[in-house]
Amino acid sequence: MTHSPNPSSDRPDYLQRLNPEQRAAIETTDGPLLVLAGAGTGKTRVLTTRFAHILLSGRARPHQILAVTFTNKAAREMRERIGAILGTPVEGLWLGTFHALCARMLRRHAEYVGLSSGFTILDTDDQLRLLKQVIEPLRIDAKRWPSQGILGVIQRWKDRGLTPERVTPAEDTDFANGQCRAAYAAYQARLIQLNACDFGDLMLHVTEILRTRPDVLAQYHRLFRYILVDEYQDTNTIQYLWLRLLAQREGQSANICCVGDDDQSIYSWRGAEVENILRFERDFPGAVIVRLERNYRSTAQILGAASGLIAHNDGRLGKTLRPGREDSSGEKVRVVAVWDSDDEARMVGEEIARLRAGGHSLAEMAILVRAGFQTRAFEERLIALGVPYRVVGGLRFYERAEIRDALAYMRVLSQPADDLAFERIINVPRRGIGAAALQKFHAAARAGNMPLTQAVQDLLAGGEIKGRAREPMAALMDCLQRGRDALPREGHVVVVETLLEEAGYIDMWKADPSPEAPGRVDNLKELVRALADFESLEGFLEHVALVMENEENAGDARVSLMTLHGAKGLEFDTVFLPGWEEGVFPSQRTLDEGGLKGLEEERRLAYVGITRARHRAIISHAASRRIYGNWQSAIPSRFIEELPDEHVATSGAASQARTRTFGHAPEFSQAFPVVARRARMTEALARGTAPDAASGARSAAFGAGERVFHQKFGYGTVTSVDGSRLEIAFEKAGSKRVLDQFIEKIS
DNA sequence: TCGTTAGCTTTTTTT
DNA sequence: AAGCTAACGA
Repeated sequence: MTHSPNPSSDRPDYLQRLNPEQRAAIETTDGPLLVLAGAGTGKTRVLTTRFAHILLSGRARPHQILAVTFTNKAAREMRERIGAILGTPVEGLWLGTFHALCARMLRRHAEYVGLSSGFTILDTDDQLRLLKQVIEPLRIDAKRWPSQGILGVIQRWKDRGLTPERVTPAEDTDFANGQCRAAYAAYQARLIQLNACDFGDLMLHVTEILRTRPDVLAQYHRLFRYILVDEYQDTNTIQYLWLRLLAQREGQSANICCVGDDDQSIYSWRGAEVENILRFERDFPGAVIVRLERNYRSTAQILGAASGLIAHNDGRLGKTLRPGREDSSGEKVRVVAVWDSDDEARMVGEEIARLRAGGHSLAEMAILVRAGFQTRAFEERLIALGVPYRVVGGLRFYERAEIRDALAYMRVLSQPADDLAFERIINVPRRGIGAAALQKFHAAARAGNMPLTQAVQDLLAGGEIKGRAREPMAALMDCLQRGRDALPREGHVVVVETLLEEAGYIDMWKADPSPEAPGRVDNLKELVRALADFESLEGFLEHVALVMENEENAGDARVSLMTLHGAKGLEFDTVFLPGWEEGVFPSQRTLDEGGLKGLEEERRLAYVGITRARHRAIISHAASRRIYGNWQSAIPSRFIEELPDEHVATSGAASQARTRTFGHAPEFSQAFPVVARRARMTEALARGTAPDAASGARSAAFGAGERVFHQKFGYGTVTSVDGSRLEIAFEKAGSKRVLDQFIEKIS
């Protein structure tokens, strides 16, 4: 490949209009390179341009570059942008998430760890069920030591690259009386038996293979000439080990380029080690470090506020974000004090409505919360206002019950030995198989050292399944077998469709009277449709296991509602940052568990939040909040005080709160219209305890099938009437039970 | 075997 | 406050 000639400078097009630091990050192709890229400094652009530059300058061919990201979204974006620079989509890239790349490697070398290449990747649900089964003989008190906790311990070991043999007794003291190692070993053994692995195994197995098989390692050393890593600050130990194995070879300095920002490290709870980025120079001697500090995203006010906040952290590599444009002073970051979460939602809602009326697109607004439960109040408010919104990272398509069931059917179809999947569907729809019967099947399977499906098959043949269960079980086994036989002839789409139909699964939902059922049937149709995008059933299952995304119609403009974690890497014109109260943000739990380190991570999270905003950031804090069902008065987050005054404008009673020391919530709350609130409450109480006669008379007016409107939930249809209580299927809010007095009729 | 109920936890964050 | 599990009864 040659550089395209360019008269204005002797650089090719794609290197134009970069600042000097960016250019250095791209043109320093050989040797270890650490790019410290602050928020909004063109990190993705550097990564993609660098990738393209390596290709276009003839240093490597597409498949000789390993490019690792953390999220599927980042991988997809990178692939698209590289294609755009090159002017043509590129095939055969080793570009993907750590887990996707490892899955690909593991399929090639599965036999080295006792798997075969068709292994199943388990989801969290399966993991937990499997662990529960496996620890039963250990007699661990499930009350004191929940299996989720044990799974957490195992996962953290996996994050650190520890196989069961590598875990020392000294590391297994604090949980479940030192039985976690035993649980871990049993769990791993069972996974191998099932020809399955969990998410952590993808990394663990591949790293183990690279560690113990020099031939395999050498093969990848020959293959990968360049390695690019995104979000390096979020790598955990096992990912670090994996990278180091692939990057370090004898007598050569590694062509590894890691891009990251220590100020945006927010995943330590998942095993990420900020130290990985802090010690890069020691790991890769002769490393060049490039700092990207010119921010082209946010106004100077926003940058000033964010920088001032993050300056409170110690142990940073040190970067200062500078505005990339001179004209970008903008409005100050607003800090708004509100009474409670409803009040907060109302304020945000009004602000959104005002901006929308002023011509701003909803797609450019986001509400970023610390934890999932905070979204509820905003959802309700936005529904009431009729503002379209999308909850990012909420319940995802592939996590819904009907989808998981259908996937389990597919898994059994593709892998009869997938006991976990078989267990899931054996009694769905009802086939008269209860715990007792399942126990029997398990015993038979264990005795014969065979998968459940085989055991059931044998028991059926031997006439040992009797009574009501016999007929439906025989039918199910028959369906599955015929499906497998038909697979080569009819193709996976038809076979799956037929299987779900014949097994009675579709009918189960069609017969379900609940208001969600029709939606579930639609989801199943959508699932079958998605199958057609893949060449094989196995390909589809792999996609689902690794990507787990709902590629829903992202068409129309909506407000985004998501957690701060979910917002990393995104940007919006306007960002709302609610719930900045002590205990909520910073989260009490993180403080309790992580101490000062935890606090600093929370602060980085705040920094991430503010730097998502291009033009406007609106922080709010409530004086009281309901936690675990009861009201507690709240203190403004310490982060609010840490924002530099010159970049902040306060409203509500926040100005007083900021100057006052902590611990004076009562005084603080006096600034609020308490009286008005009392009045509201009294009014509500009065309505709630209104004589039954009144509501009874009203409810008679409602009948099933009637179309109604609710202040909070919007439009819906009555599905059942129980005195004054109505069950209503709302169009946007789903099915709710509501008192009739809050319902309006629609003619 | 299934449905109901009482009591209990939950509210981080995700590949 | 609500949703889930474990235990109990039909």
